[in-house]
Amino acid sequence: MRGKKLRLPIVGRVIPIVEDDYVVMAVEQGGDPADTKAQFATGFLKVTPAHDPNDWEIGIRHGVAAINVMAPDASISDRHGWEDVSAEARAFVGLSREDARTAIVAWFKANGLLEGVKPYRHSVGHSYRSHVPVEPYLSEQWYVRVTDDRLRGAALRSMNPAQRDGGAAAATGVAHGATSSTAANAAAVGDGEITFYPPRYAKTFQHWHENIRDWCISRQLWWGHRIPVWSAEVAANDVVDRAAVDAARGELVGCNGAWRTMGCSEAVRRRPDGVYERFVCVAEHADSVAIPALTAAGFRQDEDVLDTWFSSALWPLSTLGWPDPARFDMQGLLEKWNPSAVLSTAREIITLWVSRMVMFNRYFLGGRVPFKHVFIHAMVQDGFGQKMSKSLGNGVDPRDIIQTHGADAMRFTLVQMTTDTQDVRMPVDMVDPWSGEMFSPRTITDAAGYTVADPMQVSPKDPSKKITSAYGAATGKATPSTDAPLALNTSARFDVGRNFANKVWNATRFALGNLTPVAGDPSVDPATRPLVDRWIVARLSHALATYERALAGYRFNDAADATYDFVWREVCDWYLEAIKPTVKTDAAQQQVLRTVLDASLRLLHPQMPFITEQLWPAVAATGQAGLRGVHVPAAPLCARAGWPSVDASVTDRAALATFGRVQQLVDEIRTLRGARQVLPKRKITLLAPAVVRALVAEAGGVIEALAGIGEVADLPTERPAGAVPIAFEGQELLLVNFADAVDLGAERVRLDKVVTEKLRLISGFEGKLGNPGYLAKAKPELVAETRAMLDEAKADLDAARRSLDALR
RNA sequence: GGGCGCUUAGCUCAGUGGCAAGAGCGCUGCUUUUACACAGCAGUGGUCACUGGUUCGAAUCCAGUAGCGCCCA
Repeated sequence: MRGKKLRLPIVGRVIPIVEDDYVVMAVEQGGDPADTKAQFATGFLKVTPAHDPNDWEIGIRHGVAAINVMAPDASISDRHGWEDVSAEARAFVGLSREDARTAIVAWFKANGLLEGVKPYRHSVGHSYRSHVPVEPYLSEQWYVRVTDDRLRGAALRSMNPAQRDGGAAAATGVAHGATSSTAANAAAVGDGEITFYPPRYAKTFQHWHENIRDWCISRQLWWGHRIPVWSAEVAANDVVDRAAVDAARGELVGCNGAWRTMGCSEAVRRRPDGVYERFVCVAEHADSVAIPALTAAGFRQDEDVLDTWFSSALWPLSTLGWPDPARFDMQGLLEKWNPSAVLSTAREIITLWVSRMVMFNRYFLGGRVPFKHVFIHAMVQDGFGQKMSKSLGNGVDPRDIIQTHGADAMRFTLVQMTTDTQDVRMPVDMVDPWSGEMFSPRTITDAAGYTVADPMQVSPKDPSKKITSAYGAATGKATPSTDAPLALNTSARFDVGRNFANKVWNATRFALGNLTPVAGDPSVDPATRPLVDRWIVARLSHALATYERALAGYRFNDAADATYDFVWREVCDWYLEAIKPTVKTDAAQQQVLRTVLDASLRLLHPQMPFITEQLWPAVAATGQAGLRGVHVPAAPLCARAGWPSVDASVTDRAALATFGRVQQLVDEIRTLRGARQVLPKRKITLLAPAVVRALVAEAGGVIEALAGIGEVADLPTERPAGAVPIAFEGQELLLVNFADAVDLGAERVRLDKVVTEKLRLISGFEGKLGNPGYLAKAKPELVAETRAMLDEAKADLDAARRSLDALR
């Protein structure tokens, strides 16, 4: 059939048969049996290049004419490109496209040409607003030639070289503002200045620009910036350079006419019908003059508006007064805030908005980039990994979270849960309007396959009471009423932040109760303080460093964890508990506490602005915080308080190591107390060798306070009756007055477990050290560490065995 | 079809070559000890999706497989 033609029914037009890979062959013709299309394919396809994008491509490949048979209202029309209307086809002109399709089938049937109709599932694009199927339609649109090097090239050159082409530095993170200015060829303004966080998103940016196509900016919408192009048909003899225009075969040709002198751009083209058309793009500053003149001359403005991303791309410029800052009284803003430091946005925005801002900013501002860093944040999904949406009722409203958990709780939780490796799930709970309690809703699967809350829920407290879910209300499947009130959505995930806020509040309250209001003495030297004070200062320094490192890499969850761990785990759990016996009478310790508290509020403030600001004046009223080497200058507001700084010299490594031993000993004793359910108020006696007693003494009462020790004494030669042994640093310690009656059987079981565990460890370490490859290739300090751990495990094993023997 | 991720405790997530894999929630036990029960102390809980490879050593690096998600076409 190659090269043959056929007559198209109804229309009567003779059309060519072409061959194209797009056509799916039937299975019997060699089509893929796994392809459902191949199962009913015929190997033939009628194409309409003017009304289908795939057909359009086929038309281009084979030179098939695109004949438009529709009016802009999508009715069948003979006035928009379809000229050879046959008598038979005339009956269809004027019908709606739906009616026309039905009528065509009816015509085929009536003429005995219809072989069959088969059902076929496929997907058709629908308008997101009106929900009608989208009808591809040939029309003229304005484009931006983004493939021009001044746009696409400039965007690619703006990338940090370490992140381009998957640069090796991208994997390890990139220093701020690295511009590789050492390159021999002097880089142009803005080149290499944009860095992505996390670095992998640079690839998205690069890939997009390398494959970018010219950008259609015409949109047939009501809202938006109207395209500032005016046009009118002109007489042939009004076209100055007619030869060039004719040669351009319908393309626009720029020209220097009267409009150009007003500052507008001007172009002419010759339409396929031979008529000349003049286009004038009106410059913003020429509005008042050009537009009345154009109107008077019979020009009409394009009906379309700009793509929303075209308008958005102007954001870094127009918000700062561009193109005429003086006119908007915005002088200097562009110079001060463009480029800005960081743009925070979502993944899909990289191509839609980031790209366009970069191209426009560089184009209009002599190469300047609009921002230096692009931070791509995670997205929050519901508990089933679905996007939160209003229509599914599976979203949470920040205002509801503020009501159920508080603003600081919401903020902190979001910061802490939003990591840079993946999107996060937030199981959505509901608030029972009857009881105020939070509960997990019963779910159903909707028609589209989404997991959603059952429209009608029942109160977890009283199953006779009904509740309308957000999904029910959003879909109209249930209507909130006094009998079935609407439940707010929330999430138990925010409990973390609420509990933390509560902790911060109460810890501060406690500290305030222990601080005697004085002037405050920032000259107190931490080095002169007891172990626990030196330790908490070192930990403050560590928390600050962790926080700063996290922030520099836009890892906000790490920053949140740093404050959470420092404030809760270290300040509250250890420091406040440890100083309870001493702080009231120790002015210098109060100064340490005052400083730790003050610095904690500064750390917390970006994550919990309200509660910290509320606490700030109360803390400030206790006196000037600060220590020698720990700087927290006074400030009237927490929001304006400087970031704390700790001199490196203040970090006492010995204190960190010693306090680590203290914690280990306390943990050992506490574990045993917990296992034997020894009441907190019961004070026990610790019998220990000199080295352990020295540690207890150095800790300055901390071990006694935290482990419930009443007395510490030397190990007697004779083991006291009822003494319970523990192993610590390879030594055997004894706890006396531990319980009224010691269950020897339980102690043996416990010690047997210790022996088993130590044997397991020892075999692991010995296995490592018995491996010649490990000894030869692992770092020497690592090998030494393994040896030390082996020795300690062996000593612990011996101590546990001695204890076991003593119990027999 | 192309690209980028993800799969670790019941749940939500950390952990990019080296101790015995962590946190929060949940669960279990004890404690209402004058900051906090939205708490404290202790405990239980994991063949790090699967298969192979590299390495003295792999949750971590490489290849493949399976499943899930997003972006682009």
